[in-house]
Amino acid sequence: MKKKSINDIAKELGFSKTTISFVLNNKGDEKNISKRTQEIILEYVRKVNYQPNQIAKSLKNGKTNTIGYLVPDISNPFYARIGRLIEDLLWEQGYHLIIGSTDEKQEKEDLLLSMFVNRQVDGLIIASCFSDLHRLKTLSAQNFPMVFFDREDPDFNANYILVENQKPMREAVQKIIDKGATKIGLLSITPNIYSLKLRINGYKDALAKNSIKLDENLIRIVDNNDLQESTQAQLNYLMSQKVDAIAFTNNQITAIAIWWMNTIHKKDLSEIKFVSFDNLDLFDYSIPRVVSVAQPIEEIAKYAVDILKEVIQSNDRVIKRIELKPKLIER
Amino acid sequence: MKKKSINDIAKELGFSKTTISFVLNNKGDEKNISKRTQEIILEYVRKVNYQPNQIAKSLKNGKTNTIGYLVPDISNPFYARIGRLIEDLLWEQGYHLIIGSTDEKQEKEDLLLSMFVNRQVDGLIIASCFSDLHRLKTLSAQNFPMVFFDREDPDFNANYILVENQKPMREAVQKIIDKGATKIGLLSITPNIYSLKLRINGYKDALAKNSIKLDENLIRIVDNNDLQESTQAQLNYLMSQKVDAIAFTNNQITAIAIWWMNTIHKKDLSEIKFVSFDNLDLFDYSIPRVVSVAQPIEEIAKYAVDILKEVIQSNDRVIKRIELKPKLIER
DNA sequence: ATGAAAGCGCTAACAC
DNA sequence: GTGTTAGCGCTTTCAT
Repeated sequence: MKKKSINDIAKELGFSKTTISFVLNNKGDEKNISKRTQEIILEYVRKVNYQPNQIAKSLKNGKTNTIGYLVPDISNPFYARIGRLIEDLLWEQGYHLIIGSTDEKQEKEDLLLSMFVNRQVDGLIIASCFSDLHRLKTLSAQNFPMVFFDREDPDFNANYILVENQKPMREAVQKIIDKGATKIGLLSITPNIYSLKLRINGYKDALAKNSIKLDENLIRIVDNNDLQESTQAQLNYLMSQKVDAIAFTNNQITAIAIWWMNTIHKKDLSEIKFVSFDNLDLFDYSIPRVVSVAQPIEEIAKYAVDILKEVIQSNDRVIKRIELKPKLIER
Repeated sequence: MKKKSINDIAKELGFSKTTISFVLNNKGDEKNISKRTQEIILEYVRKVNYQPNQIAKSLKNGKTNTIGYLVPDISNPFYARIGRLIEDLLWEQGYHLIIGSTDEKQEKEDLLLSMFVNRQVDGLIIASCFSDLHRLKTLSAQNFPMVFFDREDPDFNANYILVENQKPMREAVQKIIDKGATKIGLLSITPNIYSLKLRINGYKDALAKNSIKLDENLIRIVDNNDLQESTQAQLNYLMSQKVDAIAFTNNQITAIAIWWMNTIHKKDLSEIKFVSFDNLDLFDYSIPRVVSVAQPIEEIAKYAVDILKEVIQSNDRVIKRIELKPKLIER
């Protein structure tokens, strides 16, 4: 049984496609379709449960009502939760979300980006690794609606929803210095992204402010391609160096670290202090204690959607840069 | 600057659309387009960075290369991780994922379902709350490609990727009985879903097998609309009843429970034992100790995609029911 | 108050 | 080897 089209309905009812279309799009009155005709059509449509083909609509209207959500990993709780919030906000406006995980990989981001564009998404919300700045700049120049969040490239002027990085990280590290930490390691995923560099700078700032000499050996970078193993290896190194605190640049590696401390290492749990950029619920009770920098995910989602909508609706170029304040959670 | 269409290219190059289309779809040789022409076209296309409009293609071909992923909540780690695995598997086959979270709400599932169908998704992977069995049966009768996972409705014959529920839950509860638990509560989200009922039955089976009298008062149902608050209230009740163990029917409420025990209740942490259907990494070290039933998410994702592909490709009706074995994790 | 027809961008059967 | 053309399902201008 093939799906009914507007053409079939027109034939079966003896009206023209035009009339059917007007009625279906609530333009019946505006277009002076008689009450009676409207009733007949609506009644019939309900009876046969006719569903218009959105693809045909999209082709005609040049609008798909679909937004692309492009992030490093949709299963990372940070991106998953923001994604969920965005999904809900967009849903209210009749939009759907199509997702793509880039794994921080250049080629994958590039491919996903062009696929989304080919699929005529109406806009993009993206935590980019800025691998192909050229393509992004081209899209941006063509006024393609995009909102970037979580990450920034200073060489690229675009709509950004960001969170302050350097100062909050400095303040968080300061907290554990206040509590007595003196030998503080840092663990980060590959800081190819500007925001991560800023977080690392925040760590350095805190040390400098307290006249703690920076030991480059205590700054460890994990391999994004093998996050689990690599994080554990680096932790092992830091612990062997007898650090009394470790700062992490995102929640994913903090979570691995907590797991590792409790299940593999099983020592120093109460002696060592953690600092994590990004919060997780489990930090409320996990040991080692974690001072964390919590990003305001509701606000991030809200602004991302608001600004994207603004960009989609406006004809002239909109460029906004929003910098939100994260919340320092002491524990 | 409007986007170039195949028509523009044809005009600019002096060939017909057909020729361009053939070459672009790698049918140049097959259709006897001369090498020279092919080169000219490919070269030009590269130069102007022409991108075919997938919407137009979809309309023509009746294929969108999009799969809908419909789950209660994409930010729930269980669904997020399976979603990610599915995304990767589908990506290899040139498919994209469009997501929808139903929040276990009837109307939302219905709406999302029809939106996805209207958008001509090529198939659906869905953890349904089976709110509108009629619509599902209609779709199924029309041979619309769908694979159901995580949940089952015994009245609905469809493709299912499931995990055994009753026996694993019984075995998990048995573990804590073996460790001395005698007064065991149960906390569940609203068991409108058959699989949840089975999990609860598993709990009952374990009690029966050990001649522990079932106390219906110790079976508590949380309100899905207010998971956080409601879970905490029910926990409070169970603790006041001096249970020495609690079984949970999914990981979400177990996670809330661990959080609540550690941050609000702050007592009985080492005395009480937890059982959780679904695993979480943090169970490896969290207190109270958790015996968990870990679902094989890689397998679930793999089967879901494989079977969906099979259904899409085959013309005749395919109905498969796969029941996977979860893993009991003792701690 | 309603309908005819063009066109969105693409594919493919058929013609030359 | 390459081009003409119809058509996927819908919207909308212009006629009547």
